[in-house]
Amino acid sequence: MIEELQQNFGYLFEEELLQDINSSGVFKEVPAGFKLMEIGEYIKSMPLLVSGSIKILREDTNGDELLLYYIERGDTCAMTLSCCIGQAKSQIRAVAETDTRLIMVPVQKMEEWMGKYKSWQNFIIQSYHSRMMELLEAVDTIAFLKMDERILKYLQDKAKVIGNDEIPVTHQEIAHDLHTSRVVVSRLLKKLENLGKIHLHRNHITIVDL
Amino acid sequence: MIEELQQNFGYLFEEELLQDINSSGVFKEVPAGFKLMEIGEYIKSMPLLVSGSIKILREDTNGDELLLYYIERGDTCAMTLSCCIGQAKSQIRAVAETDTRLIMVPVQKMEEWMGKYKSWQNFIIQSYHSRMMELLEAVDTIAFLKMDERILKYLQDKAKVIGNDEIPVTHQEIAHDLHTSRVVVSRLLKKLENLGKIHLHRNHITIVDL
DNA sequence: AACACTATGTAACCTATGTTACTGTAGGCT
DNA sequence: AGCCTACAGTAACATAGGTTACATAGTGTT
Repeated sequence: MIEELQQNFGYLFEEELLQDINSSGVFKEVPAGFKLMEIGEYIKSMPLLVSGSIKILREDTNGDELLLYYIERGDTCAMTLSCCIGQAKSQIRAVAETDTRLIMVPVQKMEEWMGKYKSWQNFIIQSYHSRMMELLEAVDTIAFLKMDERILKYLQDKAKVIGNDEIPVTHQEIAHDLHTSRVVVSRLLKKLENLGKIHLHRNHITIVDL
Repeated sequence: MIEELQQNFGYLFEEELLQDINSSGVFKEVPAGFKLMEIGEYIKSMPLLVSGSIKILREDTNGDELLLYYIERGDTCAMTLSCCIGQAKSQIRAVAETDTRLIMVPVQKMEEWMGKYKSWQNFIIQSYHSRMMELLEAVDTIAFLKMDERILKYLQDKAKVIGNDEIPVTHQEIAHDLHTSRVVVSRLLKKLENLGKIHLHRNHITIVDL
C-alpha cells in the first residue's frame, strides 16, 4: 500500500505522515457501481482516493436523484470529517463511477493528524474548498443552464472522468442523474446529434465536437 | 470589542484565543445593503459575525443572480480561509441583509491559530460543514422545488433571519434573489395569498400560515 | 392639484420541459 | 426461429414558467 500512497499523495505529505496513513489506513478495492455511502448512514472513516472515481449524488424526499460532482484520484471527501466530529449522518450518496481503489482512514486519526501535520491540515482545508467549488458549479449548472446544455456538460464531465470520448451510458441513466425524464433526454440528444456535437449509438454516446 | 467577543464566541473559544482575536481583529459596522464582498475580488481577512446577517449570492456570466444562503450571528465564512491560502478570488457576492457588526481577522492569524488552538480548528471545520449543508439545501431548493414553493421558502427563511413575520420586500427583489421574473413572482404571490398563506401589501409581505 | 416614480395586478402569448403512449430495433436466451 | 427485454425514436398533449404590454394604485415632490 505504501507505494500507492507515495505515488498519489507523496507530493502532498511528508514521509512520517505517509507512514502513519500506511499503518492506520485500510486498503479497499471496489468495482464500478459499488455503493460506498448511503444517505442517512453514519460515517466512521474517510476515503483517500488512489485510483478511479466516485460520483456524489443528492436525493430528495421523493427519491428523486441528482448528480452533484465526482471525486477523483488524489482527493478525498472532507465532509466525512465534519460529519464524524459532529456525529452527523451522511447527506449524500456515493457510488463508484469506475473501478476504484481507496484507503480508508479512521476518524480519530484524522483528528489527531490535524494537530500533528500542517500538510494534513492544508489537505483537509483544500479538500473542503474543492468540494465547495464543485457544489457551486453544480448550483450554476442547474440554476443557469438549459437542459440541452446540461446534457452536453454531463457528457463532457463524464468523458473527462473516464478518460474516453466514447461514453457508455443509456438515455435513462442520464435522465436519472440530471433529474429529468428519458423522453426529454432522447429528444435533446437527437437535437445535439443533428447539430453535429455527438453521435448516438445503442448503450453509448460519442462526443464529436468538444 | 472584547465584550462582544465573549458574548458571541465565548462558549466556543478559550480566553487566550479571545484575547488574540481582540488584539488582531478589526471591528466593523455596516448598514443593511452594504456590499462586503464582490465576485472576483481577492480576500485578505475573514469575518466573524457579531450581530446581523449577511446574504450570500452567486452570479452567472450574464449577470443573473441567485441567493444561496445567509450567514448569521456567531458564524463565519470559512471559504475565505481556503481562498486566502490558495490566493483565489471570491466566487460569491456577500451583502449585508440587516445592519451588521463583525470582526475582521487577518488571514495570517487564522492560519497561525489553526495550529495553536484546537477550538479554532473545530470552529473552522464546523463552519465549512455548515456552509456545505447550506449549499446542499440550496441545491435541493432549486432542483426539487417548484417556483411557488421556492417563494414560500424564501419568505420563511427571510422571516427567520430578520426575526419578524412582516417582511419588507418587493416582488422585484424576490424575483432577483430567486432568478426569475417579477411577473412570475407577482402571479404566484397572488396565488399564495388566495390560499391564505400570506398577505400582500405594498413594500411588504406578511406570513400568515407558517 | 399636478406630476413623477415605483410597485403591483393581470391578460395574452411563447417556449422549455414533463407526460403518456405507441413504435421499432438490437441482443440475448430457449 | 421465436420470444423477451432493454433501449431508443417520436408524436401529441399538458403545464410551469418566461415575456411583453398595459393598467392601476400608492407615495413623495412641487
